[in-house]
Amino acid sequence: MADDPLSTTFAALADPTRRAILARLAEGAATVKELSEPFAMSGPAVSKHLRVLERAGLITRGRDAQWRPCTLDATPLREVTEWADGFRRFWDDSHRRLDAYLERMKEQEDDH
Amino acid sequence: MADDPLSTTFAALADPTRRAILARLAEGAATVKELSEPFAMSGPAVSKHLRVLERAGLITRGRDAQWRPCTLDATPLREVTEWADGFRRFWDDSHRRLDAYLERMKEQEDDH
DNA sequence: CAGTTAGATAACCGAGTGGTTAGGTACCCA
DNA sequence: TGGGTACCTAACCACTCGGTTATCTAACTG
Repeated sequence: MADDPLSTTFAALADPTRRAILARLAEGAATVKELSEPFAMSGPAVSKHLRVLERAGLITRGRDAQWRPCTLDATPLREVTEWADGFRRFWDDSHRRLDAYLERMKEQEDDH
Repeated sequence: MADDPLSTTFAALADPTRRAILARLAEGAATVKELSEPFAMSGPAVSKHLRVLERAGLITRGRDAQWRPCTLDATPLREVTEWADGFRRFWDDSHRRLDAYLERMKEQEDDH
């Protein structure tokens, strides 16, 4: 996998378990144990997923006695939407109409 | 890699070469050769990237004599932004203010 | 202290990735 | 018909990924 920030973020999101973890964290911080509950997989597996999310900057991990509470950090998701927004005109009808309008304007300019 | 649609899309986007290909296709259809130009890699490597993009539904490939023109299909990107929008309140200040407002309303309700 | 709980690390495995080179297919053109 | 161009497939390589079990550390609790 490439190691530029956007690629790291996309790669981290390319797994339903990790997206479910983020969805859970959207409701508030949680311990590793709590995050593991919904999944039929071992602790170390969840640990690995969390490390991927941490490296992508999507979560931060604190410390409270023997617990390591995870909290969501959605900043990288903003970059994701900003990137995808560059393609909005290809699916958004209103943007498509605006594109067509600008195209007509440009053609009028060219007529001069 | 998981094979659900969203994971497939995210995985396809987790590579700068593939994102550059999509950016190029945003300016119009292109042949495999044209898409290869900017990259210092062999033809088969580009072919593989295109196959990943095709499996993710991000491009479609036509046929014109010995050329296989690629065109962009951004529909999966809409799903991406829709998913990320579920987290918008964690980075968007205006949404954060709305959240706080709703929270205060809820507290007032609880006082009754 | 011993025992339990939360969690990380290490070593391993099968499958997939991203690249290569070599060779094959399909089409156009002289 | 023969040659060049566009593209794909096959086989291979080093590496990563997502999972496992076994083992370790760190902290609380009796």
